[in-house]
Amino acid sequence: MAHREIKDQTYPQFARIGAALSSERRLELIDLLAQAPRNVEALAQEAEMSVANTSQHLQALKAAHLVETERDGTRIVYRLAGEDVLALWLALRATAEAQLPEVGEIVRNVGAANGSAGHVDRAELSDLVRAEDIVLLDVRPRLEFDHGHIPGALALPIEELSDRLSELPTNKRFVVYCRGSYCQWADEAVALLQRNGFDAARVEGGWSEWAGEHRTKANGDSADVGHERDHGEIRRQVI
Amino acid sequence: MAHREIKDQTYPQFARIGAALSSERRLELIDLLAQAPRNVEALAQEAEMSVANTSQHLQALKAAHLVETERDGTRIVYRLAGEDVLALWLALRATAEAQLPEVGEIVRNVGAANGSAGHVDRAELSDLVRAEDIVLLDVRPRLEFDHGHIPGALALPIEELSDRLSELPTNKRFVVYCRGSYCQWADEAVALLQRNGFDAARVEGGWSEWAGEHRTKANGDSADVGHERDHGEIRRQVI
DNA sequence: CCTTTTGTCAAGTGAGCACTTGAACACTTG
DNA sequence: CAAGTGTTCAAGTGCTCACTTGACAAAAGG
Repeated sequence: MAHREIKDQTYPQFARIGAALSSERRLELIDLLAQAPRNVEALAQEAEMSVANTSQHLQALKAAHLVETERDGTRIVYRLAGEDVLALWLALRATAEAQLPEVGEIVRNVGAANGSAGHVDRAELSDLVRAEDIVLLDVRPRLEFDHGHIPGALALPIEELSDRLSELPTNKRFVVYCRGSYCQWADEAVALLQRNGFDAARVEGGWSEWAGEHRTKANGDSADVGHERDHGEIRRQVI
Repeated sequence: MAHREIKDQTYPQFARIGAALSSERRLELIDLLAQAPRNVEALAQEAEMSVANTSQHLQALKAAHLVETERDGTRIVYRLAGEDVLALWLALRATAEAQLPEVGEIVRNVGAANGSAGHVDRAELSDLVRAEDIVLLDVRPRLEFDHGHIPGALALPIEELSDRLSELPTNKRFVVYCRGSYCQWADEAVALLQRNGFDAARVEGGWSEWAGEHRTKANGDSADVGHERDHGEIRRQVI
């Protein structure tokens, strides 16, 4: 097989992936699916677009083999097709952040809006949790927590936080995370906690970054790292 | 800043990067630039497209901040804008290989065409070179070798190989690499060497994969790993 | 079996992209 | 400063893509 022949066969395939990543909307769908699988309607609602349009973008992603489907009764659940896809999405975001001044600026603005309460490095998280030095809070929607979370984290969706402050211990340090670097929920939670006298900080990044770092290197199916479907029922007594 | 507002500002930026990756031609240009910086004409020639078209694609890449330019006398030299870009390209290829059956098949076919002479893992390379157990051959064009190569490698462009077999020692094992997984030069070199009675094997992947693994984590300018501009003059006496 | 829910398809419109051609530009070198 | 490279620009054509609307399909459940 000649060199040009191989190029003519492989590059169009690579471009299929690239084309799938060329739409704002599709990237948002990928980002949502990186948190948890969802059906079309749920995705449409979260991404604020019409169901028909969402469906068509999802099929574009499916044609590029970036997502897979599974039927669940009357609804169809989409999920990322593999760990590679998450890694690719993170690589794209990293490049955008490093190369596009506009993105870097937004990140800095958001970071500054937050009280700059020192971010906790993801690498030290597991040690901190194990030593019970901190309480690790996952403030994402319960659906996403249930699909996967950082080991030792407690589910406390951001909408419930203000109503449940009284349940929290006052002698512990809180470390909060949400979807990822571009998710503000953790910042909001930290701000709320601090306003109420708690010691709180956010994790650097969030679930998608954690999942990207701890992805099962094997190509086979996940070893379910951080995917224990344990407390679908959320522990109300923290500590 | 509201959540939707942040999304409306960041996702279009991410999509800029994605759109830049959506064209077969642009990906080929990125792949070439991953080996070494080049001017427009050289890129046009290697990618087998018109100069004007090449220029326009390069400007699209530049608009997405994936490449940078520098003037060198009368010509303009393009190069990748950062290590991130290489990582992104590798991630895209990895995803294509894992998710698209067509690509996996091509890789397997090419791998089978090669005498399946056990591939050498990149990780053990540096040890092998240091122990002088092997001779590491870089069969890419000299321009690319000069821009960067695996430490300890000798430049022996594929076109010169057949004329210079007599210079090679017969008591050593040869390990060959070229641009990367989708480059066949190393396979061709191994085949030629074996036909002439040499002990030869190819490296798993090639320069782009090596560079991706050994990229300077720092965002600052390169510490020139593997970029010693040492022997622009190629050592003719191997060993 | 017929209704409801959920997702997909088909057609149509407007915008945007890829490639070609020929001209213009920028910088170097004589 | 003129001639000559090497690169970019501008205009034009044909194709592809995004989104909307309204109709259609597939399974669940009374």
